[in-house]
Amino acid sequence: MPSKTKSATLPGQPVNIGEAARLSGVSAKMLRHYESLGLLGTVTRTDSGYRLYSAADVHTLRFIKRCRDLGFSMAEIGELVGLWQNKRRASANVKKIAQKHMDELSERIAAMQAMQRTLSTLLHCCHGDDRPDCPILDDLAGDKRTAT
Amino acid sequence: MPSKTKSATLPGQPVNIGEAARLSGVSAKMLRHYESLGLLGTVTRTDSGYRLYSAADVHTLRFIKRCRDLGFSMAEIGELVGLWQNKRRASANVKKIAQKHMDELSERIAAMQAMQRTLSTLLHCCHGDDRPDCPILDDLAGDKRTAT
DNA sequence: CTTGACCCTCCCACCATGGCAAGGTTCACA
DNA sequence: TGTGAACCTTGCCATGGTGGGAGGGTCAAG
Repeated sequence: MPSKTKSATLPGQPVNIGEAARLSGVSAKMLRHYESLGLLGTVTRTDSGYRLYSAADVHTLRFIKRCRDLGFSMAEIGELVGLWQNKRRASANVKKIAQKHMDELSERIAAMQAMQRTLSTLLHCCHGDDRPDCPILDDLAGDKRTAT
Repeated sequence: MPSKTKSATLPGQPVNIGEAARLSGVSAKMLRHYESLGLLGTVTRTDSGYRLYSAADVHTLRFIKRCRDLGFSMAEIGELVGLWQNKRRASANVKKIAQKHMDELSERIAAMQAMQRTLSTLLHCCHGDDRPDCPILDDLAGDKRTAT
């Protein structure tokens, strides 16, 4: 029974939005949203207005999902999908997007690590008992005399 | 002329929102927003409706600014301001909030570093020239045969 | 024919922040 | 006294990616 598999395979026949969501790991809500962003081109509809997703659509959705998991923005994903579907692309363009995202991740991580360092110091200074005395609050309040 | 200093000192007299923004490093827009969130209690007004910020208000705003710079959410900052102003607080409560935030930062950093690791591998594999062949896209598309 | 599982569109909410518009206030300077 | 600049007010809209819900249509099995 090869046609009844509901997991990671691509569908043989067009599927409804719920099935497409299951197959791609993206919520139905987001499928509609991505469509409105123009990431899927024109989605086929039944006579009654139900969306029908082809195997290619599901494949694209998986692509998008993977991009989201790697932290790309929707704008970047739009570009990546375009490049993916363009057989004449230059891989340099893809790499440029990925590199830029990598750099942004580095920046954000560095900023958060700076916060962590400060917090770590403060946490280290605070005894954390039932007394009101608190170096963390002292620092937040701008009292320079944290330790002493 | 000690009264003309506009930098990091607290004001001797109540000041308008623009000056309070300058003294605290928070935009006037955000001052109004923080007030609407209840972080500043009742802000005094002139007869004509202008807000007047006391030295204590500016001090609180600096406190909030510092919290934001450390990545605390507005909800957490609300709690921290409350604890700061409560002379009977237990420092354990402060520490608990800070520790939780610290843990969340760790989680988010770890997630972003995982993205970075994957991206790094992909970037390494892609030659990034004018040819269409691109291991990054291959991976995003789910083609397991990245290299080869 | 009913029931339940689907699907549709449209609107609202989050969070922290920015921007803009339309109008009132204050103050210095001519 | 008038005027203009710089300031203030409220209120609405936008961001980004996602979830939730209302109100209603569709479909298949019993």
